[in-house]
Amino acid sequence: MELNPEHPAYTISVVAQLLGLHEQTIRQYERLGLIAPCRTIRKTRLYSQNDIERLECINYLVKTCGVNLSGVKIVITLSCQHPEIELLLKTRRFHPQDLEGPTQV
DNA sequence: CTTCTAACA
DNA sequence: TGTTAGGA
Repeated sequence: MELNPEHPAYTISVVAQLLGLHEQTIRQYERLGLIAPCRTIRKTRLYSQNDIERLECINYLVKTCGVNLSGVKIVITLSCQHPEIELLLKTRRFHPQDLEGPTQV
């Protein structure tokens, strides 16, 4: 058994079927820098468990939170630097309505 | 399996 | 803008 979440394990077809996404969509995510699966020598993508979770986060942000792909890039980037936000993402509790709006003057 | 291009909502 | 389809 491989317990390392970084361990490359799934091909794009498997991931696509797993998450209900089309392969092209996942490739587009990579093209936009939202995901970076490792490659085999023959350039086939291999997704780790972390990659899967990351893709699920992207899906969550897009479908539940209504964030566009540019926004997803920003959110993920920031969340990586802020453990609290990262947890919100992981637990799917990144509800905009829970956050304070723009500071009222 | 890959990348690239084009069409559609 | 993002997703899907098709060709190479």
